[in-house]
Amino acid sequence: MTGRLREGPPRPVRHSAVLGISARTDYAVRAMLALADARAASAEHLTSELLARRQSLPHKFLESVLLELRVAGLVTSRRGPRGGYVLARPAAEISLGDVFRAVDGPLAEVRGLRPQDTAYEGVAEHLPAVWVAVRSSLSEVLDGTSLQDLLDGDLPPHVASLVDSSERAGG
Amino acid sequence: MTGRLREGPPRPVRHSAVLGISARTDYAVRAMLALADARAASAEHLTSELLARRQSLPHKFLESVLLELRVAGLVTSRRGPRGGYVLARPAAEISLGDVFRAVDGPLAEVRGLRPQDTAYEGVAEHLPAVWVAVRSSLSEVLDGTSLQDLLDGDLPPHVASLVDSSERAGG
DNA sequence: CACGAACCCTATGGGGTTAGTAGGAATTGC
DNA sequence: GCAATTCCTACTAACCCCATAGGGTTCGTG
Repeated sequence: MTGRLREGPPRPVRHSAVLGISARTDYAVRAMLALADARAASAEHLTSELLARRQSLPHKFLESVLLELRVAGLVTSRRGPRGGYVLARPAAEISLGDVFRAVDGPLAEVRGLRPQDTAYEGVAEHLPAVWVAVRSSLSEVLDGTSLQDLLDGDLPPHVASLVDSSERAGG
Repeated sequence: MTGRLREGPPRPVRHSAVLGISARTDYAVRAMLALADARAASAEHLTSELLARRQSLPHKFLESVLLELRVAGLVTSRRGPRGGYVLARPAAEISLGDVFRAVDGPLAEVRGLRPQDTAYEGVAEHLPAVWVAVRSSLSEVLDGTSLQDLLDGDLPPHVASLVDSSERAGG
């Protein structure tokens, strides 16, 4: 009874994805790239408003992201007229890992714990090693790529080869 | 002024972490390991109840995880007395990536999109390459490690070396 | 053919995070 | 002092995560 035929394709669509890059993180990286690009041209401060327009980001939301980037010491800010934001260091000295950690906390967590702090009984005994490896592989990409690399489109060799291997595998 | 010193350590504790392994995923892997171990010993089915007890997991919650593993074709189930769950394939032919995808969907997503489907304007132009690389590095670890590897504590070379490099780096 | 063991399924709920908006207080260059 | 701009707090609506409850359904077994 209750004839539960589902007609349309309602699509449960469970998307959590182990590795989920949020809008917040995405925006942070793009804002940092815009700042890196601007820094190459002049020493001017960029306002959050302008930054938002250049990358089509929601202005007020971006403001809160910039706040976190400042607290993390990746950008410096100035209030008032001619105020705005500047990169705190050269773009070659800021990695994607720095940006990620500023807005997302630690790169990897297992149920709220750092990978190396996990512990299991019995048959799952060797699991922590995998968690650590996963974090480490992430770090090799994110900590190995700087904002400057991204501006130049010139990724480190091991990162570029990961892109290639993915293309060969077909996605 | 307005003396807004916060006395206690309220701990903002923003833990989202780019790569967050949820309880659900953790449980799924541990249940699969328990099944892999049992399969080595006999051809019996394991009940969800017993599985839960062996790895100290919440029983009813685990049931819903097992359902997803069955839908994904990683385990088969039997109802009634002497029912329960068995691995659908040998433990050496089931990777952690298989388990992750069964309960978490695609390994990596950027704002709900597959890494290779992202697109950016201007200064962020090369970002998709990084997203793809990140997904690929994750895949190399998770798709390269089987349940059997974990039971044996004998991880593939490139995974083991990631663990080592992490220890050298101090976490 | 009943009985009971076990899976199967849906509903529910509390707590948390995410994405985003709004409004104003604080600061600072001019 | 004025205006620009950051800084901060509060708020909302939607969604996800973990978990529990209560059955319905299937199927070996005696």
